[in-house]
Amino acid sequence: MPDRKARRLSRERVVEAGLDLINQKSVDAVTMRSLAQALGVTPMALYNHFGGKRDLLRAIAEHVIGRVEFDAGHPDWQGQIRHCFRTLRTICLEHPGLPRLLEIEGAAPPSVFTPMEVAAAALERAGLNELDSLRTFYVLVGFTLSQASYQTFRVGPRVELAAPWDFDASFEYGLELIITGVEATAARKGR
Amino acid sequence: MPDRKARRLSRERVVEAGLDLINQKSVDAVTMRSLAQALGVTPMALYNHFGGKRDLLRAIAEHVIGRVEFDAGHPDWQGQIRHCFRTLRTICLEHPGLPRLLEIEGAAPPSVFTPMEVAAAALERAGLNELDSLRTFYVLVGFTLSQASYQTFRVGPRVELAAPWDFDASFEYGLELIITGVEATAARKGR
DNA sequence: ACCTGAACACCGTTCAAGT
DNA sequence: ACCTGAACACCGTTCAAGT
Repeated sequence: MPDRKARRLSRERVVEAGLDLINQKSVDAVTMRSLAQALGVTPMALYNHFGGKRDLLRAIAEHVIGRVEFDAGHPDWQGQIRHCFRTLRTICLEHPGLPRLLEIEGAAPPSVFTPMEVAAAALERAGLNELDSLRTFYVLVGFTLSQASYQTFRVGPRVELAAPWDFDASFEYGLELIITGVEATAARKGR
Repeated sequence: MPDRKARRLSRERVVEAGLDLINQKSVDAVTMRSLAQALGVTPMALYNHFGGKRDLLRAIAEHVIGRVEFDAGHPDWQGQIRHCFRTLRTICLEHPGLPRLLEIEGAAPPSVFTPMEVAAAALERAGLNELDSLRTFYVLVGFTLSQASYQTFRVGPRVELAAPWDFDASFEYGLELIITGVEATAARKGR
């Protein structure tokens, strides 16, 4: 039973209703019509606050990312990187379909690049130049989002394993693998 | 001007028409209706050969992946890994939207896991156990698909750089970073 | 076995009209 | 400035009918 009180519409209210829909169903469940119904309003009313569905989805993505603190002020760059991408993964798992929102729909723009600044700064502390830091950021963000997608859609390997696939352990392994790669790359350059 | 000859329909003909549509427009352009029109047939005719759109998209993905040789018989595992994921990236760039097909739609199933076997074998040669090889495979495949997606949608960093973003160099850098990470991880375990 | 035609229950979005 | 109602041009899919 959504709140149908015909209060005034606002970007904020629409975004929150959209987020509820994503959390309880999926990102595909967010249609202009279903969203309007949840708000007790006509689909066309949404167009007074958003340019279109693209704009709306982008606003939802920004809302989610904007609420999070990616910078934990860790003294070592490895800790900073771990915190940053564990956090990104966590919010992706909380909101199924968010990776798709961030990766594809063109909804990504400014928001995904909040973690970029903190991650890039940490990587430069590791000894990478600006360009290589950005490249490494893309490795990390692509890895994190795809792992979250696989987990959401329960895509595990098609081979028979002794134990069920452990998505948490798989993520941590990959994260350490990349960090190790950065360390080795930086050491190689440094000498 | 598509070939409208009312030849007999077949899975093969439908898949190839679908692939043409992906290549010339995008994966969103593949609708049951547009595909039927391109084949000079009624949308419902497709349902005699496919269970539904999901099944159809999956068949297209399998067709693309199945035609490719991921195993180049390189003597060293690094060369094998490079070949495998450069190849995966190449076919993703040739068919815009293929990453989305492979990552999300549930179209992925058996086909994406052809490169898995050859990559996992190479990684075990590098000194990883079976579980860690699979985990590393997921790092590589997530990285490769996301990089191809970013390139297709021209998502580069939002900061001002001296030169335009070089997607090829960025991919190669990430690939070497991960390989370096594998080497360091294996060396650490080995001792 | 294979294909058609009409219909159903959806989409995002435009446009003219109301207040 | 904000919202409604009707309409347009799309979707995937079901179902009954043809051959």
